[in-house]
Amino acid sequence: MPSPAGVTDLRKSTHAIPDATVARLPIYHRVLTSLLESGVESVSSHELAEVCGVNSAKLRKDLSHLGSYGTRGVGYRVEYLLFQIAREIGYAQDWPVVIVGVGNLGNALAGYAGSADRGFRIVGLIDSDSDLVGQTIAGVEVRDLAELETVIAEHSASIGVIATPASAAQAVCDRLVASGVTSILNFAPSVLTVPQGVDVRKVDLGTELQILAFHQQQRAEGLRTRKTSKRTSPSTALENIS
Amino acid sequence: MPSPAGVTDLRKSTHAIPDATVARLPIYHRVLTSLLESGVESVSSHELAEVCGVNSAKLRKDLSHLGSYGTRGVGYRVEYLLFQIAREIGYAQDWPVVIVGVGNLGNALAGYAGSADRGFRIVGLIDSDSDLVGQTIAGVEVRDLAELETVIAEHSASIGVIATPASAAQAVCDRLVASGVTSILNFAPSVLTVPQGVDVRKVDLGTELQILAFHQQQRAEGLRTRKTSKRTSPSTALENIS
DNA sequence: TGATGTGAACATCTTCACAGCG
DNA sequence: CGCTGTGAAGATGTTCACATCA
Repeated sequence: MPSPAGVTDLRKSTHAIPDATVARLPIYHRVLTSLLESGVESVSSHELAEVCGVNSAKLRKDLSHLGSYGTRGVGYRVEYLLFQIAREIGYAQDWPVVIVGVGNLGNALAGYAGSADRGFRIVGLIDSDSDLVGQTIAGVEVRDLAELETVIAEHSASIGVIATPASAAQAVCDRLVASGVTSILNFAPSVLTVPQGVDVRKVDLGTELQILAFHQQQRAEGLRTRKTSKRTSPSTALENIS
Repeated sequence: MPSPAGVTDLRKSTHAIPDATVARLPIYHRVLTSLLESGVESVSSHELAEVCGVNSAKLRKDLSHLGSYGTRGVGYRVEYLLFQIAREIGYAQDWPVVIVGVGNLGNALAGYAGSADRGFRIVGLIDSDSDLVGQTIAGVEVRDLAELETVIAEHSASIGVIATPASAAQAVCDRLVASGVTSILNFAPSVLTVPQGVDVRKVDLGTELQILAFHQQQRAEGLRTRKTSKRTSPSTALENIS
């Protein structure tokens, strides 16, 4: 993943935590929370890595970027480590979020971000459909697209979610940016153009399915070409395709 | 992105297209389709890269993994390139998909994968909520969780989507795998354990938001520490935070 | 002793820069 | 000439293996 333009230099000046590590911290946080609730007080990197589905060396290197929060010969105190990760990813902070597009996806997001006890707080649900405007979803009233700038200004939202059709995405994006939003999560299947200093993450359901389909196809081809050859791997699960 | 366990060897035996490239092919495909519809017959790597939001060298290297489909001094024929990419990612093929969990998210996915003219065809919508079972969504009848194995067998589905609460995810996953599903798209915020040969991709809305929040926080800290120092970058967009 | 933290090797991905061809 | 295709350099990420220390 390329560093978002115009952000790299700032990051490097402070701690410089690798992007790949940042992407995994939320997982560690979730698993540690679950362990804490289970009454577990201490974990080794091997145990934690197992549950998180990563290599233990990778886990230790990730954590080492935050500081030396473990005890050699023992492991990590769950509660302490959890606190440190939470602080690092700004878990406790209040993040006002605006969601544009209240279709099924926007609805799902509203429910998700609204209920989760993370720092995210939905301060705006925005749609252009007059049938939706005025309705209350997840405790928030849907407002008209025309009020986008007002809503953002009211709550100083800096995170925006685009869950509109692709055709509207760039226009909405431009308005979000113009209103001061500097972090955008884009669910529309379109490439967004933004000025420097704005961070865009894309989640594309179609792309994800196509990547799976590609691998599936590769496996099918692999099976076909080696149908007559000797059995290489004990791939029981692959048998089902035929 | 780590190669899915047990798949690498098969892939390597055929063409060996890098994971990073595979992840971008759907984007190229989408943009090329749009260009074709606009009547554009030919593009240079620079033009195409610009629209796709990637570096032109990266684009050329990506395409070179598929073959030499360009013309030096000219560029790429849109239609021909589109065909080659489509073939590579199995676009025309029929991919039966089963979606488990028909909440807002499952609904959104059903609408998305059902309407898109990609090769994906929803053959099963499954939920445990008796109020939902029997309803028709995106032209498909919702069936009970108990029928999961039947539905998969009926249509030989090899791709499964998990859009259930986290608490149900692993159990559903196990049943999908036992029924012959070898590709899983997981929207539940939980780490899935699968046998070798099964490919899992995770999409976690909470994680995505937290990554954005992290960068946002970093920028804020960066601004704070250099409030008194000389202006380094022409970061106009960053001014909005204060 | 036993698990962390980390240098070094390895693997993957990106970008540069230019040879080579239409 | 202009653009593709690609070797080589650089950047980032992962894994190994072990020094280090509670």
